[in-house]
Amino acid sequence: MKMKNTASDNLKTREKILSAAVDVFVKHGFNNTTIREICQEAGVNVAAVNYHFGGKDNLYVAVCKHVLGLSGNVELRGFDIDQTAPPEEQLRLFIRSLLFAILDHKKPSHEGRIMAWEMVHPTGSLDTIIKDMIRPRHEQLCAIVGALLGPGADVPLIKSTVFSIVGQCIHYRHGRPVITQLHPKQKYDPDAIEKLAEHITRFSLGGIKALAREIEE
Amino acid sequence: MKMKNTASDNLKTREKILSAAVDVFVKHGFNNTTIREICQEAGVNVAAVNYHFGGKDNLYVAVCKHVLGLSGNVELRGFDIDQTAPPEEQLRLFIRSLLFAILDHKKPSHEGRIMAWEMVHPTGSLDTIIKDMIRPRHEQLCAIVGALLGPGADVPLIKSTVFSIVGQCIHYRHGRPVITQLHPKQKYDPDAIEKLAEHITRFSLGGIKALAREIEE
DNA sequence: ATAAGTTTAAAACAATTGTTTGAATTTTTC
DNA sequence: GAAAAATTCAAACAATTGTTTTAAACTTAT
Repeated sequence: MKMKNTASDNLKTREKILSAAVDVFVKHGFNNTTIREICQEAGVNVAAVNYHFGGKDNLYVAVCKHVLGLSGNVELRGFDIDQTAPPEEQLRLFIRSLLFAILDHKKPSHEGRIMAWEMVHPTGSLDTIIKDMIRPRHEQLCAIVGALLGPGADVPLIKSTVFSIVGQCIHYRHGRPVITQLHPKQKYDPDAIEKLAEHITRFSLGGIKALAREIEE
Repeated sequence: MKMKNTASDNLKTREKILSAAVDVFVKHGFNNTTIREICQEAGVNVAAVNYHFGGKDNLYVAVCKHVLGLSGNVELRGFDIDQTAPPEEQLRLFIRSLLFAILDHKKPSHEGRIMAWEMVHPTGSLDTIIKDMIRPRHEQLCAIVGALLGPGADVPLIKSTVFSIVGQCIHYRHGRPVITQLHPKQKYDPDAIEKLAEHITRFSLGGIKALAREIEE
């Protein structure tokens, strides 16, 4: 018979698949990933995915759960940002965290990369991923932006501003091929990401301040 | 024999295919478009694409050329923006044009939609598309942003700022599924796009002013 | 050690999709 | 109007890919 999945499972190939799947899904997204590529990277037979996970779709949600589990508890949470810092600094930290999560190759935040993919290539499990991965950050950034815009800002304005900030960051991930052609000197090492974060922060703070000023009038 | 392609070609099915292909490519992007879907929409046989265009790839570049040709001459050019207007106004017009090009469903600017797809899903003909569609706008926006930032701004700063602006706009197209969940009230009719453009313009002008201020110091 | 189970692996399956074939049909040309 | 060229169409092909099958190899329990 099949069905076991207790704690004492033979985790070797299951984990090998999971590990390889994280890499490949994160690299190519769900649609452009083949099971055969995952299995080759994992050094296992193609049938293993269906045996251990029951299909590509289920493997993907397993990857998402696994990736979520790695970065702390499964409860909703945003980036790890000092709540006591002034909102300007919190914005800086948020943008920095997001950029490193979606861009850095050395310390890859699979969570952020999956999130970035889902934003552009939603899968069947988009709802879950929004609930667990995207929305927490969204709320977190809304709070920061709300504090910066002041009490006069209504929710639509806050959200539009949040999308403006996130859009800038995401563009560096998904628009990379074009950016590379248009600005060949752009690098993506930690130092360059740091500078990118600084630029987006300054630009966004300026934008927010301008919006806040218009509210007061 | 085959090969004709003179001006007096039988344009009926060829044009039907081209027209349908524009719609479908624009809707789903290159990868998620099947020749069968195009042919069904065009009401022609599947083989017709290969007969008239020689394959999916060639059809796509034909679509790109066609779409470029529709919106003026094939020469490089950006959006139609009054060069004599103050740069603030030019920025507003640029953002407005870009948003309408990639978002509006009523007066669809296929050109802008193809451009938006290529930014996230580059195809084999990315180079051509960048040269003819993306770069002209990029240069145009660089000029506007350069004028706004002042003479102290170096090229990398200008480009980063341009990416910040374009990123905000593109996000509303490709991040739409997520934005819909996070901000269900967001509409995309011309009026809403107008408001979106106004917001992004104000936000960006604020960001640019802040950057310009930092340069002067 | 043997039997029952679990896991692995090669091959086959089925569905999708871009492409080609070859005959039938239409259009053009003389 | 007939021959030639061009076009259309149904069917088949070939490659990719997710999934299933079936038997062999391995593990575990008695």
